[in-house]
Amino acid sequence: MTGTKFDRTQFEQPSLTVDIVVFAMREGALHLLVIERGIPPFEGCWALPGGFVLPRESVDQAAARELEEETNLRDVYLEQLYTFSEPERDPRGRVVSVAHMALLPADRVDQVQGGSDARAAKFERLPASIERIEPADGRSTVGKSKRKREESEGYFAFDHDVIVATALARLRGKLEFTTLAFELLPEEFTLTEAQHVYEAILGRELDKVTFRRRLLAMELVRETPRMRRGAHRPARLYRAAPRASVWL
Amino acid sequence: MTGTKFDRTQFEQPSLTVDIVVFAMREGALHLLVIERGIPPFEGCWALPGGFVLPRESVDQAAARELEEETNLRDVYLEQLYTFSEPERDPRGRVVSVAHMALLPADRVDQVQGGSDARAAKFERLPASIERIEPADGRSTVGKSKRKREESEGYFAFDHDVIVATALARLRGKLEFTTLAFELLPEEFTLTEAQHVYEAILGRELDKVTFRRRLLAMELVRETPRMRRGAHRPARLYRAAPRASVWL
DNA sequence: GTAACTTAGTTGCATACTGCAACTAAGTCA
DNA sequence: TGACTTAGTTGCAGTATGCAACTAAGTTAC
Repeated sequence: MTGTKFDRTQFEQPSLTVDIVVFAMREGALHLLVIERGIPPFEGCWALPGGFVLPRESVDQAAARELEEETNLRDVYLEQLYTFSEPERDPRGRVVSVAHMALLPADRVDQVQGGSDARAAKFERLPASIERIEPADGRSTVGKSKRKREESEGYFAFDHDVIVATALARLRGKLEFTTLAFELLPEEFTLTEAQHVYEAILGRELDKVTFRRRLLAMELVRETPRMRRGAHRPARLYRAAPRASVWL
Repeated sequence: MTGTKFDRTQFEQPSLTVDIVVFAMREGALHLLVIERGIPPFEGCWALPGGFVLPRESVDQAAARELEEETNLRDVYLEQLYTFSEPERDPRGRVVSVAHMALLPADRVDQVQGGSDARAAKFERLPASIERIEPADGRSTVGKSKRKREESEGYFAFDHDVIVATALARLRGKLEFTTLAFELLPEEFTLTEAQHVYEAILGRELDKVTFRRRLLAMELVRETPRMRRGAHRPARLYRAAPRASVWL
């Protein structure tokens, strides 16, 4: 903004909120954290955790705070996604929401408890219908015809289906060039477990040999002396390589 | 946002603005559109075009409108980038800005004229110092120590240097998996011209053979019957393949 | 007119990466 | 002890990549 004319009271300002898409692996499938709405509008639909941005915090801080207040989760991977701002996206008034994405390691899904605000936070399997929703990543929405939100169109309240689709698209896009997937795994994991995470996110099967070769060749994982013992042959445990925390 | 308690007047709401990073190629180098500030704070520094979001428009519409008002540009590639919201980012008050990135074809740089608001919009070569600024893409800012903006730290006003660094990082990241680079070229271009755009953005030289092979093999470009005639051997003109408009 | 120069564009090859099939390894269970 | 399941490796053919050397087509100097 150039600020050649700066008058903050010049316009009625929209409300600013954050919404958070929390992904986690459960039973081998990708799940997300939703809160079932108890009141209209969209009563009974799934909504994302979130809330208002306070006057002295950044939107990213607001996302972290709301996540902790509503789900008891701290110190999880959290990244800003996209800002949703269609004037009609919330029938109650003008609300602009900065969507975030959080990734919860599989061994921490039990830490989630309904907090001060969110009554029934629960993990639900990502519905297949999400694939048919066009994500708002990048250019998509700029100049797109806005769709007015009617009630009872599907699982999700408001435009939260688009937010989830956008989060999934972002996760997929970053998967091959970052080490984001490890954020969904426990500290130590087998390569087969890692492969299952990739497959769940991408929605297709991967070749075992190629997958292992790449992870090892790029030194994204480090061998540990430990093994995971189960019903059959024990599997080597690995951990994410230190520098590999996010970017490739 | 779950909306279990919805009261829009509950909090003082920040001002909502947009800022736009307009990239264009000039003299073989990547340039960006800046407006030299005429008043404090940051008098004499470069600022990005932008302005307030109006009550009945989305932030993306606001970006398109401001771009046209301030620079006379319509129908250019425009994508939403990232939202900047540090409480101290603007010394005049709490302002949250949704940054956008625009790409202007090389043959349209002359269309830019100072509009209703922006007095001295001009293209400047991307300063090399931008490479040292950490972009705010993805996780970077979440939980990062915010740096309070002092005047006279460099070229840019406010946190606009971070916005530009973020735009550049996004452009680089998308370059290899999308056809974004063609948005900076005229409708018809030679493969050498295309290569120069890639090189300018990535900041390193590419192999001619590999570059041409990839573009052709992926069918990202279509041959035209025309040639570009210049001082030496004429070069075949191509255009972006129709489906290749953005994604790979 | 021709030789030098510059830019456009191709050919050839050694190397690396990928997808697929088949194999071996190490455990459990009946 | 042998069938079964999951872990992990080997081999190979096809493809993509990086580099060097080459040919092609124009302009300019004399």
